[in-house]
Parts: sequence; C-alpha cells; structure tokens
Amino acid sequence: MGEPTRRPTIADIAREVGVTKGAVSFALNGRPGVSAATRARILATAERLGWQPNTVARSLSNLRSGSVGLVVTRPISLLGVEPFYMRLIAGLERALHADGRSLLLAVTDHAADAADIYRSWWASGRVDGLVLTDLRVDDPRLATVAELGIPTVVLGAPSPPPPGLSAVVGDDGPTLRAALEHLAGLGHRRIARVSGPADFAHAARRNAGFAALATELLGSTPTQVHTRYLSDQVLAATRELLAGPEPPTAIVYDSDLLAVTVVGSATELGIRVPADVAVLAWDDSPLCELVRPRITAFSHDIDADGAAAIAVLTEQLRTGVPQYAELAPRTLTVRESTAGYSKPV
Amino acid sequence: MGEPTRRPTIADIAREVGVTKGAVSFALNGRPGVSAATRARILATAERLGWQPNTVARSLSNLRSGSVGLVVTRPISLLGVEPFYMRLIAGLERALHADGRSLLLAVTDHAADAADIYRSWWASGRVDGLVLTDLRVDDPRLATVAELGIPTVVLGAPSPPPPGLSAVVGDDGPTLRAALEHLAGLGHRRIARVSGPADFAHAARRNAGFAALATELLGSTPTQVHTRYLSDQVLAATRELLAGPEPPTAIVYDSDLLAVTVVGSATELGIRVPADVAVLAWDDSPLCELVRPRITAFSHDIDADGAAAIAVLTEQLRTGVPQYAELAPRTLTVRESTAGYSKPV
DNA sequence: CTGAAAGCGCTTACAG
DNA sequence: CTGAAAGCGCTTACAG
Repeated sequence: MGEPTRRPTIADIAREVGVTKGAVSFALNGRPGVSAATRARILATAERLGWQPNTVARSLSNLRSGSVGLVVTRPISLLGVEPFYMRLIAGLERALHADGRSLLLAVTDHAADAADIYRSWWASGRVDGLVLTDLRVDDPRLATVAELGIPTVVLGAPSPPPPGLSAVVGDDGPTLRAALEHLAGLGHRRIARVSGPADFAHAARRNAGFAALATELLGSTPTQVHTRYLSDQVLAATRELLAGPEPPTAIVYDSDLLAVTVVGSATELGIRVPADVAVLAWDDSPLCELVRPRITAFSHDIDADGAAAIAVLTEQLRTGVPQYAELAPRTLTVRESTAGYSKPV
Repeated sequence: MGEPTRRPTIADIAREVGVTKGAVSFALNGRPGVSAATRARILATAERLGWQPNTVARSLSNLRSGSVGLVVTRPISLLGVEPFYMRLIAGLERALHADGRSLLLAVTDHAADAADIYRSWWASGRVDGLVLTDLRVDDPRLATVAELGIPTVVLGAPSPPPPGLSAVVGDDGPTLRAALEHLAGLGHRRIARVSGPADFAHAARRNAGFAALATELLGSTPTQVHTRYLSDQVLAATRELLAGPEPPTAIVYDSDLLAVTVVGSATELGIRVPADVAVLAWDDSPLCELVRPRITAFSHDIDADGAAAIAVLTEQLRTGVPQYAELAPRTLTVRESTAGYSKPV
C-alpha cells in the first residue's frame, strides 16, 4: 500500500523534528539534555512514525548483547520427556523478555561441548552472561567461565557457591528431612534412594545429606544407588535395590522421570505401588499425575527459580559483584504412591 | 593473569599487520581484494589474537539479526509435559546453531499475544524471519506477517500453503489411512477420534480426512470429538464417546499427551486397554512407553522437520521467494495398546 | 542546560 | 587488482 518497508530510525525523527540524532536519543531515553518542548515533539514524531529502537544498533553502542546464554546438555530424546528443562527455559525467557532481553539457547548431547560454546559465545559478543545448571562434581565449566571472566549465575548451587560467581543456592536439608519424616510417619523403616549419575553435584550432596538424616531419624544407613536416566537402567537400579537382603519398603527418586518410569513398569518389576513399595519423587510435574498410582512429589516453582537467577545475574551485570539468592523451597504433595502402607514393621 | 579482558577487533589485527580494517575484513571473509601474502598474515594474526567476529557488529552492517523467531503459545504447565515443543525448539536451535545463527524464543499463555510479539521483534530488528506452528483456522497471525512483510515459514502447513509464505507441508492422508487400516485389520469397526481444540487448523483438516477415509474403508461416518489438553477434559471427552449407543472399540488420539492421559486413567474410566478399547496416538514420544500398556503411535522426526523449516526459510531469505518442503512421513510403531483385540465384531 | 561529533565493530560501494 | 572512506543505527563523552 505504498508503505515504506524501511523501518524508521532516529535519523528520520531528527530530520522531521529538525534536531540532531543525539537529541533524539536523549529524548527517547528520558535523559536530560533536551528541552521539554523539543522532547515532546520528538516523542510525538517517534510515535507517529512507529519507531522502535533497533536492538542490534543499541547493543553495538552499549557493547552489550542483551542476551543471556544457557547450554542444555541432555540427549534430545530425554529433553522432550523431562519437564524440567522446558519449564526452566520458559521461566528464564519470561524473566528476560519482560526486560527486553532474550535467552540464547544451545542444546548439545555432550557435556564437554558446553565450555566451547561458552567460549565462542563470549568471544563473539553474543551473551552478556550465562546461566549454569546441573553442576557436575569438579565441573570443568567453572574454570572456563572464570578464565574468561564471564558473568555467570549458578542455579541450584551448593552453599557456599563457587567463588566469583553469582548463585541461586538451595538447601536440600529440609526437603530430605520432610521426605524421611513423611515416609517414617507411614511406618517405613527401610527407605532407599535412587538418583541420577554420581557426577552431578546435587546428587552427591543429597546422597550425603540423606545418609546423615536417615541415620539420625531411622538409626541406620540407607541404601542409595545411582542410575542414568535411560528407562532400562532406572529399572535395573530399582531391581538391584529390591533384590537385596533387606529390600526397602519405600524409595525416594531424585526426579519425576525416574519415579514415573518405575511406577509405569511396576508390574514388570513384580511390585505393587504403594502396597509393596512406596514411591516418592523429588521433582513434581504433571507426569506424576499421568500414571497410576499418582506419585507423591516435591513441588517447586521453577519459574520463580529462573526469575531469581536472572535477577541475580542482572544485578551482577550492573554492579560487577556476584550476587546470591535462595531457591524457592519445595513443598510436599502427597498422592497415592505413598498412601496405604500397612505392612508390619 | 594480565590477560587483556578486551576482545580483539579487526582494528587490532589491522594495526598489527599494517593494513586497513577493510583489508582485514576481506581477508577474513575469504573475498578477493587482498593479496595472498597479506591474506595469510592477516589470518595468522587473527588466529594468534584469538579473534572472533563480533556478531552484533556484523549484524548491524548486514542489517540482519541472525535470529529466527518462534513464539510458543501454550500454558507453561502443559509445555513441560508435552514433548513436542521441547523437541522442536531443540531441532530448530541445532539447525540454526550449525549456521552461526540463533533461535529467538518467546513463551506466552495467550495466542493473541503472538502477533504483537512478531510486530515488536520485527520493528526492533531482532529477527530476520519467523517459524509459525499450530496454525489456527483463520489464524490472525497470517495477516500480521503479511502486512509487515516478515519472511515466514509455516511448519505443518496445509496444501496449498498460505500465499507469500514458505512452508513445510504435510499430507495427513497416508497416516490417517495407516491408522484406520491397522485398526480395521485387528477387527475394529467402530473407530472414533479425539483431537485438540477445533480451531487448530490441523485438527479440522484431519477431521475431514478421517471422516472421508473411515467412510471409504468402514462404510460409516466415525464419531470425532474435540477437547482441550487439560487432563479432566480429555477424560470427559473420552467418557462421552464411550457412553454413546454404539461405543467405539478403538480410539485414535491426536497427540501422545491425549492418549497417555487416557491410558493412565483407564481404570477410572472403567475400561481396559486394549481389551475393551484400543488406543492409538498420532504423535509418538517416550511418554508412550512410560505407561502400561505402552501406546501404539505414529513416530515422526521433529528434528528433521525443524531443520527443513530452517532450510526453507533460509532459502527464502536468500532469494526473496517463498519455498516449500515436505514434512517427514510418519511411521507406525505398534505397541500393546492396540494388541490382542479379540471381541466379536 | 544544550548541541554537533566521535565511536561501537563490522561490511562494502567506490575511487585509484 | 588494491586501499582509504563511508555507513549500518544507535549512545555518550565533550566542547560551547
């Protein structure tokens, strides 16, 4: 319709109003340096032309990309079925979008690729900072971000967090205690735990915490095993637990996916849930309500955790100093997978 | 360690080598305009300094952002548990990343927000093009992208696709036929279908195709109902089907999530799968193997579809002309949810 | 307090 | 074939 396809720039506004581009910039950014009357004319003209700031040009002047990077290292087949990452991505995106910024995402099968991606992103000025999740034991990414000086927030960091990095820290103690108290309150005495690979830092931390608390509350050291997230390996780990001399009557799984895999295959495992074995999941998700029995789980607000990570990182970008926040606490949602236990102790 | 925190630029290289920035740019981009000897020195110096092109600066010169936008309009709670979007996002990201580009993602609950986000992205130069999914009947987004002239690819478009837009088109006919033939081959004669909301264009298309094919193959018009993706509504829609005068002995669900919801709650619905009702899912995912019985489903390669969408859009960006590709065909994976039907016809 | 000028890090049309 | 200059659309330090 004769509409210009070229997008209006501050030069167009400056020409129409008869001022310099600098004056336009000051007016549009609400800075002093231009009279009230001129400012009003500039704003009206910008409005009329439908001007919007060009993000790329603004970034080049600011030497800020306006993006925060997240590398997700999970096999793509797992990614689809594990709700955590999609929720985290959505949470981070919302928090950044609200602020006119964006999430730069990379998905890779190989954990070893992450550091290279960070390096490349940083060298090409594509990110202002990073969000790290699923910290490993002796995670090599920490050396990379420290060496390059990339502003970084660790989500779900241990306390104290890695030096020089911002962090959203979580104390698993209360959650572990709540899990044990819930199950002990139902009469369970032999409570085992299944978690993901041992090189995940949170798996190692929770292992230690669970052992200490179980000893305190139940008077015995619990059995804990690790497994990869693949379905057959989860079932194998569970079989191994159940084949022991004193099999557990309750098992705490470190994620929704692990627990759902087991409940879905209970018949094949030769167990009834919860009559033979109660099942509790560390992470709640709609998956826990898709299977029967529905799974008792700890809910937490991943959206809020993502927003906290962005808030903390943003503050570090502003001040240059690492910042800290607390993970939202988890709350227990009791469902059928831990109900009705009535075995003699 | 005394390392410069400032990233090297082509000006640094030009100074060291003793040439202009233009010459450095030509050399680094493999263009003619600089002698072989100079080119070699420039490349060596760039390598030694660890130079990487600044993406933002390059974008400003090119007037290209290097990003492709995707707006996902699903409630965040659903997003987590529905594998499709995470797989699509991963697929798009990989295809773009391989090319040095990136995916700009927005997540919103309200479909009506999408057009505004496109408008804002385009006005601020944040995207070079868009990927549209889940086209609605009379989708208002089409008018917006046409009005603004945004290069756009529609994934899963009808044939013929909307004028002026690139598309990855899929013909559901063979899949619908395969579903009906599989179920009819097992002896089923009353086959119903449950799909998502009626305003999804693909739901409407498949409805029409299913009705025609069922009439051809079974000699009767099948019952088809729509439902929102919420768990209780899916169950209600299924109950409604089963309460009819001639209840179906097999139901085709339009997604993995719909089918899994029903199989997970079969006991509550008062049915045994597959003895009373066979269940077939349009989209395969690991969810279909998490529940018992495992669900017969149509697999398709979402990664490949995402890559095809990016390839087609990239070609449009290069040539200015909309391009087309075919969706990868779906293949039937038979599992227990359609096995062992033995009712008298 | 106001305004013309330089600069962010690239690319490319244009004159020698 | 080679090289100095202008430009992409912004921001901001600096001189009046």
